[in-house]
Amino acid sequence: MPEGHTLHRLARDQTQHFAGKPVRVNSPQGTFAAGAALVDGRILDAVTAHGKHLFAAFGEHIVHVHLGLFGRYTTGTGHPREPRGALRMRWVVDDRWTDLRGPAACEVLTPLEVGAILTRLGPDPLRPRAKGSAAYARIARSRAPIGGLLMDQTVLSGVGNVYRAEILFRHRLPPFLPGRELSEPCWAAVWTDLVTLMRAGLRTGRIVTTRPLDRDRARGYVRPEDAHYVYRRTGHPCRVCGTPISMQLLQDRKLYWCPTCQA
DNA sequence: GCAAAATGTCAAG
DNA sequence: TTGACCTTTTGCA
Repeated sequence: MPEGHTLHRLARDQTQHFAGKPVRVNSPQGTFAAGAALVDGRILDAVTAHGKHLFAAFGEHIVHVHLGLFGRYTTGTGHPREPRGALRMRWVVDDRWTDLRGPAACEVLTPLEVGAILTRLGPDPLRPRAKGSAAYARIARSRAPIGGLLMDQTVLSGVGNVYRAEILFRHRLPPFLPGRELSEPCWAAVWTDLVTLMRAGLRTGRIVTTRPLDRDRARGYVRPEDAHYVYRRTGHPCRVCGTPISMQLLQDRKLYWCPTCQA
């Protein structure tokens, strides 16, 4: 699940359910046992998301989580179940618990170390005062394909493989177009659309890119197979022109596009 | 029972 | 550019 909207949702929900109280923190798997001991029993101030990074502040001790490709939180109420499998970190407050498995990063950092991560990140469409122009400064100077730049977290943060493919399609952009050949107005439209799409993802918990353009139908149920224009639709007909959707690896990630609409 | 795939990143060469 | 790493689920034998 982990693109930016997922992390912002987690930040919101974890703050709502766990902040302001002492949190029992442990690591049944053991890999995070030392870190867990540092914050166990402390009061959680808040959880914030920047791009795909999650930061849970327990005073000066900040738990940094990056889900990577496989990381997942599961949550519940009542008595937490006996840990099964590789359970990296568990939080318990009152009768609510949340379990973290498979993250790429789960560590305790100082505010200084957090700052170092934040300075590396490009603007995040889901953060209130983020400016798309900061990303364009990089894009306009780059020979790299726009399909790669969109996934580069130092250019902009929070966009992953699904939003990447879908935003390119929605703006009829050829994925291999060098960044420097993208006009500023065109980028401005892409950024605005990303803000809209990702906010919708934050609200609903799902990535649906085929509907928000049609505002009046945005609230209706969308079948999962209709949620995307091109993502994971290799060989299926383009929803706009009928051409089979193409797929190619770009920097080892699958990139999907319509060779006709995005010529 | 095993391989493959999945919305990601980093370090080494 | 390549390989390593995090874990679970799905599909095929």
